[in-house]
Amino acid sequence: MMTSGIPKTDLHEIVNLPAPQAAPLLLGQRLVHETAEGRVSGIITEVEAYQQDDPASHTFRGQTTRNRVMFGRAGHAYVYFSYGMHWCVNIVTDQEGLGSGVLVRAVRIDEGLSLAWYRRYKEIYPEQPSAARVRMLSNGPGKVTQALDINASSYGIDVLDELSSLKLEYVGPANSRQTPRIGISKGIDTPWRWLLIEGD
DNA sequence: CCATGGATTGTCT
DNA sequence: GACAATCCATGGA
Repeated sequence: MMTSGIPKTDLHEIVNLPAPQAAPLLLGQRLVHETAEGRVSGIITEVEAYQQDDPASHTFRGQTTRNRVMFGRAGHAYVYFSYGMHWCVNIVTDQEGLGSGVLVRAVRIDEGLSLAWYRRYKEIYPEQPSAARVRMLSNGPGKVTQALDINASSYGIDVLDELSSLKLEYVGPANSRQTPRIGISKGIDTPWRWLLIEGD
């Protein structure tokens, strides 16, 4: 496993930026969740930015019980329940009180693939997994939380604290392409979605 | 390939 | 009481 020589202060610098600047810089970084079952991690491959002056944001109408973490310090996890059955995870960004964050929409599983597979498909990891199903494992915000077993118990966790069960690890810079956000009905013209361009 | 509809419940109006 | 920062299966071109 590669560890980067770049100090973790870089992640602090990243999450203190406004969400649209932080979002592309979070691509390529590793999201890790350690549970009693084991460690599963993924390289972030798709993100979206949200901030308060943005009608698509959960913080647009001010602070509520659900979104209060987004108004807190950067680098904490805003986890919410969506469509009655899915969890989604965001990294809070920018200055305290601004209500901004980055939604993690997809990862590429990096460690703990067999555990992630079982959580998603409720079946033992096969001998010859199809490439399609490996891709489908965590290519959506609800799939990411299923694969990493992220739910309300991770609400508000400091993901920049290496002692946290849910945390970010800095890997390095990444190339990205930018598009409008998806799955929303307002703010659809704002191009605040970024996808990792897998380099080699 | 693209479009559509059902599942299911917390949150806010 | 409406709707949602989704996923999956299905059906048609």
